[in-house]
Amino acid sequence: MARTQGSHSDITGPRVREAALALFARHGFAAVSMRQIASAVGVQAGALYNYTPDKQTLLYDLMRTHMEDLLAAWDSQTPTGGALGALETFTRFHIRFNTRRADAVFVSYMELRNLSPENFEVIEGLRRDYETRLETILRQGAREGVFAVSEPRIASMAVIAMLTGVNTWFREQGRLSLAEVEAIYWEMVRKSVAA
Amino acid sequence: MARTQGSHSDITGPRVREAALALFARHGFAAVSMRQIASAVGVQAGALYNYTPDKQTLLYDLMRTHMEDLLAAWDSQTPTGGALGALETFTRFHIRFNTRRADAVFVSYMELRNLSPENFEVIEGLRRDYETRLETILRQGAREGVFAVSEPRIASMAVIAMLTGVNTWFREQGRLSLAEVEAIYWEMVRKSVAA
DNA sequence: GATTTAACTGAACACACGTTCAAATCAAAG
DNA sequence: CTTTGATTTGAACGTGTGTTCAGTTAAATC
Repeated sequence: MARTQGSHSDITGPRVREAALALFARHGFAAVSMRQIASAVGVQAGALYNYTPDKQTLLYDLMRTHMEDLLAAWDSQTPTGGALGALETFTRFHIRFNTRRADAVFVSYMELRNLSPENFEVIEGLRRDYETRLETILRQGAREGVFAVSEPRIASMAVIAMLTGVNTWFREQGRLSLAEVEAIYWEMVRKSVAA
Repeated sequence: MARTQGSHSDITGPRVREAALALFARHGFAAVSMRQIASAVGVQAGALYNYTPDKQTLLYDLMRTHMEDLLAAWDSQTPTGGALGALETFTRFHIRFNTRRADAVFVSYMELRNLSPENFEVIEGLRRDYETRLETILRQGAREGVFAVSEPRIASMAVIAMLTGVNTWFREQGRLSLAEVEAIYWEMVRKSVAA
């Protein structure tokens, strides 16, 4: 069992996923060839098949990892201040997490149609899980009387769509800092569901 | 000059665009072949080149037509009731227009990266024009004191992102009617920018 | 009914695709 | 220093790609 430690696969594996994510985000899954990914990593196309059974699974793994990271990151948050505090925590968390992983967010949203039906179901389930986290906050706030939302499920999708929209224009070096963007969106979110 | 009236191109031309739009929306521009489009229309691939110089221009024309239709449709609206009335008109208009043209909206958003730089600039300019329509309403409302928006440009993108998000879940035969959806979103939009 | 010509076919072009696999490579273990 | 086997190469497989174009078809005009 030679080369179990420090073997190239420890390096090449992550690099394949990084290169694939960047290329899929820029050009789209269907427009990127295995040879392009291999070239970005610095290997021949055949070598990629040590790291993924096929192109479709490579995409699926990237999307699943992203969604699981998102859920795990949110679940490690510890909001305080009741439903209102939880909503603020969620708003700021979502903007911060998603702007830092723009490629993964983009791919996970745009390439759903390139997944097999079974893989699609898994990713869609994870997305629903995330939406439910926000829905739960809105539902609780509505019960407590601090929010006025007649349709918590739809409100949660509306808020998430608004927040994810930041990714289409936000640039690290832009006029507004991330903190300022968070503040602007938090004000809009807060008011949009206010009682 | 025979066959100038009732010629097949009057029929085939629109059908090519319809088929391309539906296929691009479902599978993505890069994943759809000219032969697939031709097959959906009922002709051979070569015949498509009577209607478009190439595949890329076909996409561009679909996107440009959609954006121009959107702008023209909005510009034909006659909102009343000041900035608040205009915002309600915009909200309801955007939801109604976009849910009726889900394929075109989807393609116009997802396939921007498949446009040549020059074509991209045109489409992006039209999108900015549309955003400016809403921004103008928000700016006016802020000046009049009926809205509280510190960043009208960003607020307009936030609102549009939220409203366009309806397309990801709304189904004609679903639990909620379009009128109900409009009402839910109008309440959220109104409150989100309320003074 | 002959003429005109828009519309379309069908084959071909050169190239790129995802994937496979025997052979070569080379770092670590003995 | 030899052995081992994980890793990668490089060529090949069959299939599909966007696009071109000489030739065929058929509808409208005279």
